[in-house]
Amino acid sequence: MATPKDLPQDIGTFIRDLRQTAKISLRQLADKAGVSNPYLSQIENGLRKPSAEVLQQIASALRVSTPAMYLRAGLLDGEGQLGVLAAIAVDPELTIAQKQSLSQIYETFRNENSRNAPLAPSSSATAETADLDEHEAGASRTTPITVEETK
Amino acid sequence: MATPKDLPQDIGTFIRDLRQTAKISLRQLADKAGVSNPYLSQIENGLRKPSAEVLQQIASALRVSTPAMYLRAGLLDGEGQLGVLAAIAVDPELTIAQKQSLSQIYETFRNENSRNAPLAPSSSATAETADLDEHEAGASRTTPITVEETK
DNA sequence: AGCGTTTGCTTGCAGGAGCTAGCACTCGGG
DNA sequence: CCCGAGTGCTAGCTCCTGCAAGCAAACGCT
Repeated sequence: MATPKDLPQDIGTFIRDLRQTAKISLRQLADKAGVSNPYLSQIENGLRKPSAEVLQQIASALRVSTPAMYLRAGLLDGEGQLGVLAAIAVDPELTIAQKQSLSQIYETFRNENSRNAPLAPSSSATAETADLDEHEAGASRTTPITVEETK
Repeated sequence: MATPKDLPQDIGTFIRDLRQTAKISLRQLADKAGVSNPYLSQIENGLRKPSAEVLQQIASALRVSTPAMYLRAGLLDGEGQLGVLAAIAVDPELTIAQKQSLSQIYETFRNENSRNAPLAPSSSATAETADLDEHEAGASRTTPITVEETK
């Protein structure tokens, strides 16, 4: 487990700044967030490293979005949005088989566009290439090929 | 701290499903994720509740996006995340026609599941409305004004 | 002066995360 | 049969998170 010193951008300072901006005391925030006030003190002073749940509670009490808090704590790296594949994977309304089918169709479409991309050789192609590279990096993170290998 | 029993949707099962889909052993995933294999076993069997950092590592090893993993673990609540339809709509790698096709297929799948479930199509309409409202609510929940006031 | 309230903090501890060591089992090869 | 490699798991342990108890300081009131 990383020590509090390793936290990027000092989440404790971030929380204290937000709290002071909101003009509430440490105890008021602790009560509101449902954590102990000594622990909040330790967090703000960098003596302890709060869990994601605690961060979630503090974020809620400070009316800050959870992703923003996680981002500051280094628990998210700026990719806030799920890609299509990930959205499919977490959708509770699809069966596993449907998820795999949909993912495969998506991949097929995307591959088709990759092949057809050279057909638009102007600035449009440049823009698409840039998007492609960026999205491919994200796509490889979502394990679409792995899902296909199941069948 | 919530006990592992309280985890929504059983993150352990989710991880095991992904791992098995990827056709890698528990030890291979553990090595790749940088956690011990017994601990991964405990996680998968619901005996331990992993921290966000561990989830991040596992997500990376399974090539799943971190937000998707957090979502499943209940560390994010889906607010601010696009649903499948929205994700398709904003995907820069799809043509309009492909987007429409994919959306239609998704809807078909979802309707099939709604039909198979005792709930009638009204459930499908409700779900869509819920998604829309949820997303709007999510936007207002991010409190960008508060963050801006900090700086 | 005393008192009560609020504030932020330190200390010691319980419980749980994550690990090492190692077990039992399966499979394939000699 | 034996052996080695791979697999998933249990048990005992250390360390850290988050807490309760309580301290010291600041402030306002009588």
